[in-house]
Amino acid sequence: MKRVIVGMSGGVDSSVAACLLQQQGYDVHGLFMKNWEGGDAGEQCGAAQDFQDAKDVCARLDIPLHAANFAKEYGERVFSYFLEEYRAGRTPNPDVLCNQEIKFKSFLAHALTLGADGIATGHYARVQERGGKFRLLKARDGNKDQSYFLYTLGQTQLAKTLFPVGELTKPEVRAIAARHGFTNAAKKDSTGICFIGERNFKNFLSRYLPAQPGEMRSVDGVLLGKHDGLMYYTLGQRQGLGIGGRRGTSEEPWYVVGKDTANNVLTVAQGHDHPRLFSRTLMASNLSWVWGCAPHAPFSCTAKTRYRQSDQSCTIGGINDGVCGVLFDKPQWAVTPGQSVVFYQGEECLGGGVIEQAV
RNA sequence: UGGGGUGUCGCCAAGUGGUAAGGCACCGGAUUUUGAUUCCGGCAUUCCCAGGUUCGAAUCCUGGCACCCCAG
Repeated sequence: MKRVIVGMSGGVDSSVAACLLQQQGYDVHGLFMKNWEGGDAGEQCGAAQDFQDAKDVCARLDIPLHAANFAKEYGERVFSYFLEEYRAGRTPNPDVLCNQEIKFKSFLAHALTLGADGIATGHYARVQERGGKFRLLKARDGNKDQSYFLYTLGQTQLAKTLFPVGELTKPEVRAIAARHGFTNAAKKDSTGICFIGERNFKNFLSRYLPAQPGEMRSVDGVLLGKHDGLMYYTLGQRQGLGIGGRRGTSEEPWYVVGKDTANNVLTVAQGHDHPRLFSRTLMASNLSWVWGCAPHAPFSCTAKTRYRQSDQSCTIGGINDGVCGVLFDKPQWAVTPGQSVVFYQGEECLGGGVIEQAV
């Protein structure tokens, strides 16, 4: 591998990734992606700042910076799915799809046309080659590990991908950025949907999915208020319910425990640890395995039901036609349809799937 | 308009003479490449209103007003 094109966001991680690869002797190019056209003045400004930061870093490293616009692809393959899922009352994870469809498909293909032998990003994860086979590993910095978002990558993607900062901790990355005088050395980590950014979520969604008010009821059927539309809420959500104190009930806050899409009723229950919020098993679909094929089931491993969750022991069974069942040793909190369940064996990410339902 | 009860932050609710707990909600921040969760901070100079007693009242007195229950 000689030429590597680094997807540069303007943040510290991808900047340091480019820097490290250059030190390792690669012919490094940068590429700044714009995948989201919407947004108000403030957001445009933020995107412009990001581009400027990427340019500054590339200038300092004396490497070329390319630009690409995958907004069309993003809209067709990521955002449309995102809206469909929410419309169906589920809670999608757009960033998992963004990696699958944009960064490691459109961007990768584009990079190859630019004469690159591979790509690199600032993701905190590691790729390990052994006998021509590639494994996806957690980042060295367990606190920043982003392998969860990368479980859909397969052999063809990993064979052409480098994650330089996966071997470092976040503090080390910032230190390197500072040492090289990068303007973004102390820049705040970005959050929110990739390329779209931090938003008032309900507000943002309502621009695409108009309100559909309905009733909010307790598990026992008691009417507690109104909701603005089932798609604006997700399982385990506490904020935004607006349920104040009630005579005769405990002082615990209320959480979303279910969505009755047939009747447009949001079901809520009191207490973070309400039994209705826990489930021992789940069914996942759209399975994806890093190795390219499913392991022999049943087998035991660990899994995460959401980003940054600690590894949970479980058994995978009934793998069939891209679907499987997962039985956890301990009940899991707010397992949410639409989100991804990602499987691990120690440091290795095996793959994952989309949660269809939890029991 | 006979009897009884209640009126403290948007909601629930402590406080019965010593200078307004707490929870929920809400708002702000931290954490976080999804959505959530979690954490931290803010949130009644004022206690239905008007007088009065007192060094001092949400707490006592007087008079109103409002709501609830029972009886009519």
